[in-house]
Amino acid sequence: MVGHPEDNENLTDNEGSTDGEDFLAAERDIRKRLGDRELDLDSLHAISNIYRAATAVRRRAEREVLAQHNLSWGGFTILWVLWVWGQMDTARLASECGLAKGTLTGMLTTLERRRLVEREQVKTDRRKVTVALTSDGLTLIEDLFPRFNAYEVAMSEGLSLTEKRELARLLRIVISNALQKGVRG
Amino acid sequence: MVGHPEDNENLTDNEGSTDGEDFLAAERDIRKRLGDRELDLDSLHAISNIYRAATAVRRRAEREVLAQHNLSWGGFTILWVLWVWGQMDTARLASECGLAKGTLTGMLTTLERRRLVEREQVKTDRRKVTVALTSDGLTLIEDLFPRFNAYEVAMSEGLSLTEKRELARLLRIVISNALQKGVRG
DNA sequence: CATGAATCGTTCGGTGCCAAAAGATCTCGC
DNA sequence: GCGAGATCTTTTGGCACCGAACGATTCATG
Repeated sequence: MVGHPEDNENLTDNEGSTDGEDFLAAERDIRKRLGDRELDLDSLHAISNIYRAATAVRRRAEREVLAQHNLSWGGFTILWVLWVWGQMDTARLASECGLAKGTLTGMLTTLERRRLVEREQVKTDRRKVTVALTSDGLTLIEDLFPRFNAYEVAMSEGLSLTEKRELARLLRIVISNALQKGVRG
Repeated sequence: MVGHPEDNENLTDNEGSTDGEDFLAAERDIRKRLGDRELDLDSLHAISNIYRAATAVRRRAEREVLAQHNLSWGGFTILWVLWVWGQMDTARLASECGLAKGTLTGMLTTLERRRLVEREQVKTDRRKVTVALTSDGLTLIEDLFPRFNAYEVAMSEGLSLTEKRELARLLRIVISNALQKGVRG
């Protein structure tokens, strides 16, 4: 048995408040509970909040912006990348979207069935396949993206311009660390 | 380096470099490609980098830290929360882990089958179930967490203490926005 | 040319994960 | 007490998503 939940308070009897505020709870007093091991709590909070923010932002976007078009976050990302960058082969598309190749295949099939994207074999190298938006896909993303961006603005509420840029900058450092190859296992 | 917008037909001829650097490519020249719509690119970069960072960090953690114990990120999170906070009912656990309740059920079953956690019906309210670490689970998380924290430190490399705290702070604002209830539909 | 190595997309097996519906239990007015 | 409604968890159905294995194609080398 770990910790003493009853020590400080009855954690379980404020059930109504599990949203919007007590997500901070998990951060409180962690040091107290963990004692003085050699832990870097600042790294912990920085990294774990990334994931927490990402799932919260994603889930809400899927509910409030994407669901009306039957798009998942991943599907939306695919359309967006193709919109901004134009057609590209699947390997690059997967990398741009942050997806495994195998994952992309299935999602492309879904999008293709809905006539939002099109696959085409590359003539000069028949191993490769390029993917492009159809006109339906173009219409959809052009209609949807401004609303998605408005959602991003809403998620950034309370951040100044400087802070948004700082947030993006700090995250880029983390991304770069995570994508770096070949650490010691 | 990737990206001259002009010759984007030939994006495919620099294939080897899809890691570690050209994740920045998607950010460059977006304005040029998108024209002058009323878009807030600072919010876009801030928010989209959150997700990009989260998946990169998660995937690598699962490969390099968690896989040797057959744990997913979600499974690890459950153990960690139970470790830090002690036993709790499933609703609260789901909220702490950022999971849907239904998701938690399945993952708890997996963890329970491996004897890492235990469910127990609450006597005073038989609808509720509390979850606690078993001694095996305790052993595992106590062994694993220091290594996980070392991984978090590695992912924060290049960030000063101040920057880590700033990153966590800015993310908390985003989390709070995303968890807020009842925006206009 | 021929053949082994490299590269590319897809297939496959298995979780993770969600939303909605179902099932179980408690509560409260009457 | 008793039934309607509120609260819990679990079940269900369906994608998303990964890693490894596979088949097809291209390329390098002799």
